Amino acid sequence: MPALSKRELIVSHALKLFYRDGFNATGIERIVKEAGVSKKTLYNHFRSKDELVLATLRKRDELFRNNIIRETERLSSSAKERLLTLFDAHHQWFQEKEFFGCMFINASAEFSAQDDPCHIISAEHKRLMRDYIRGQAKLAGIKDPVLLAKQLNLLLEGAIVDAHVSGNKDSALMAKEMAAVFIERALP
Amino acid sequence: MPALSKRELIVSHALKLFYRDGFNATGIERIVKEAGVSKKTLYNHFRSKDELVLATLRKRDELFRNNIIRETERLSSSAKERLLTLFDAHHQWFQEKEFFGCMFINASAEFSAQDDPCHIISAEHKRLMRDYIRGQAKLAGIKDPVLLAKQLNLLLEGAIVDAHVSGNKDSALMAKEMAAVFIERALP
DNA sequence: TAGAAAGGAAACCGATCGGTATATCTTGGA
DNA sequence: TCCAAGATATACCGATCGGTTTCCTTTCTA
Repeated sequence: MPALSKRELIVSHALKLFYRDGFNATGIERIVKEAGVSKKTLYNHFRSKDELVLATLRKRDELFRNNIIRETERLSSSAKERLLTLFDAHHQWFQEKEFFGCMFINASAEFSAQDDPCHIISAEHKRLMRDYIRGQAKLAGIKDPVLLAKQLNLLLEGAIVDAHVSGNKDSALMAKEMAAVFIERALP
Repeated sequence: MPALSKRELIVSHALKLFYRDGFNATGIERIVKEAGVSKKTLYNHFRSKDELVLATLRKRDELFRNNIIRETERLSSSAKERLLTLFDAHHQWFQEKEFFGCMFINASAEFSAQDDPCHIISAEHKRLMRDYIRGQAKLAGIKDPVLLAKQLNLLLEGAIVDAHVSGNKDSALMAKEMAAVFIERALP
């Protein structure tokens, strides 16, 4: 039993390449070369490139949410605090050398149709992020947790885009200050 | 002299296809077929696909900013009002059947490298949008026009992503309410 | 009206695309 | 020890990629 199964090996390399170079620009040949497996092995585990893309996005959702939530909870002790440190966790992410924006925003850019499976997974990821915020908002005693979750989520999206497109690496800090305003207003 | 020069004809069709299907997913063959011109004509006007992509982005920047600013100013009479109706103009845009997010966010997704010419043009577009907001903020007597422009721009980016990725077509209205808070706070 | 420029249709180029087939090799378990 | 499963490398498939070339027609202008 290898430390990483062939399948996981393929997905982890596909993740890096799809994120950095895009989905359509990254060929299967490139992925198998990078992962050090044969084409046949890839097509043993995935029926098509589309399926690999979907598996990659699912993995990214799992990894990203785990990481960002773990980091958020490491940096804060209360639910109210978490609503703010979530922005600090994003700030840390923006400073990474291999930061290329949000992979799901990128996926939605390449698969624009609302009913494309990749687009659907991306929307689902965003929903799960909002759900986490809503949960923390509820714990913090926010009056309208659903509304605040939408608001903070919108601020996070804006910060991500600003950081990636315009290279404004401090966008999360500004978004954090903006978030604080709405959190204060939503406390009883 | 034709109503649309061959060059403009090509760019306008490339605009539609690149926006809807993405840059890497749209082939030259498709563009010339759609535009009803020959490959030779395209390569008479553009040295490469890369150059066509850049010309297309420049055209999009021109058209988009003209449209959104015209619409904003049509709906409002004062500079302060314009800061808010800019969100209404975005709201209208989101309702369009052929809304596929911001073309420059999409371009940055496919051309992730910060020094890619397409990415640079996208950053420039965002800067010009912030510049417009800053100008109106200054006219409206806002205390720190640069800060407010950054804040409203971030809200707009967030609304665009929310509308496209999650299909939340009302995001601009929520962003507008959030913007109002910061505008009020920034007035003397 | 002659001539140059531009455009069109289509063949063609090498490279790469996603995906398949073959034949050989490694490996783990009965 | 032997066999089957799974992995490998490699050749191959038809299609498409970005880009060039050829040849012929249209069109505008001097």
